[in-house]
Amino acid sequence: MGRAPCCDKNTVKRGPWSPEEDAKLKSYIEKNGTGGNWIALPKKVGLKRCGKSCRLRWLNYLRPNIKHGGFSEEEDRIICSLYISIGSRWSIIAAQLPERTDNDIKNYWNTKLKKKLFGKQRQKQGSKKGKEINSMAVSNNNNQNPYWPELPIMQQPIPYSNNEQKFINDHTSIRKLLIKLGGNFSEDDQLTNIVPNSQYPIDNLSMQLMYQNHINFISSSPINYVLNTTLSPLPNTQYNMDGPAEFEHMINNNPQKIDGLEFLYEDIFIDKSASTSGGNLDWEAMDPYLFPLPPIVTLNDGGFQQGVILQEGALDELRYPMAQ
DNA sequence: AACTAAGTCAACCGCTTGGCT
DNA sequence: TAGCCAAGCGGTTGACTTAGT
Repeated sequence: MGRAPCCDKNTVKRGPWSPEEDAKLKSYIEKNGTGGNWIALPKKVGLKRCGKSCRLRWLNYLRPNIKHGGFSEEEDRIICSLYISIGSRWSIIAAQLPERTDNDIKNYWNTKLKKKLFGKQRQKQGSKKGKEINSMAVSNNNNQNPYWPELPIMQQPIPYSNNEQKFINDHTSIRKLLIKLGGNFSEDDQLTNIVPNSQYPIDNLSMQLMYQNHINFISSSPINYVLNTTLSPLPNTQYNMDGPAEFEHMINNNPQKIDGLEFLYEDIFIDKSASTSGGNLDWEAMDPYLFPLPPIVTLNDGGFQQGVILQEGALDELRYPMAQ
């Protein structure tokens, strides 16, 4: 048993596309569009390809304004920030980088960025240079919170204006994202309900989200909005992020893995047994890139801090703090 | 020069989602 | 409201390229 195949694998061509096939598909779609039916498209075009394959080829390679390779620092920054905030929602990440495809970003993350951020840490263990860089980052800050910049402390939530509400309503994808991420928002919720004085019981965390959302809407930045509303997929999200121990506690006390950061558990936290300190993370081995975005945190005095998207040059600043 | 390992990326697979009947 | 089906999506694969020995 199993799912019926979308096409007859014996009759459709598979594997790399030839330039002739590309040209056929491209010219057809440019003239006629997709017709809203990818399954029927190959026949119309005269290709012996699966509809899915045509769709993928068009979306990832043939459609106009696609950029391949040569990711900029800015793009790196956005991808890293979004990945750490929302995990492997490649389509959402790609939506913030219009010239990039989700497949491209996914490949780039898996082959380059992830290693850039995390992968080298194992090699760095025992590597003098790596240790030096990391210990510089760690020792740069007396309060053991070396990577996260000072963040604005929440004042009062500010009610949305009508325009801002319209903006919220327009962002159905973000709403869906919020719903997916759980929290206070059910399937029936409208984002417009997530405002002060709404019918929902609003806890401190929600208040902070509202405030941050408001700030982000003012700046009209979908990226900022996504980042700041989805920072904490964990059920127990209020932590005083005083440093490594607190972060580890947060991870260990949330049995639900942070979506998209599973590799942290597999690659890093699994090392606990090998650790001589009885389960502490080897923070010095962890790349400073790892925490460009802090989770939602509470201050001891009851105020709030929350992550922000990395600013220009922030990666370098985080990586080489002493050089600034 | 030959071989091997590692890296890259296009394409595939199959599950989920959402629109339509 | 349930079932069907195409689109969308993320994970995985495998062919190809590059780097290292």
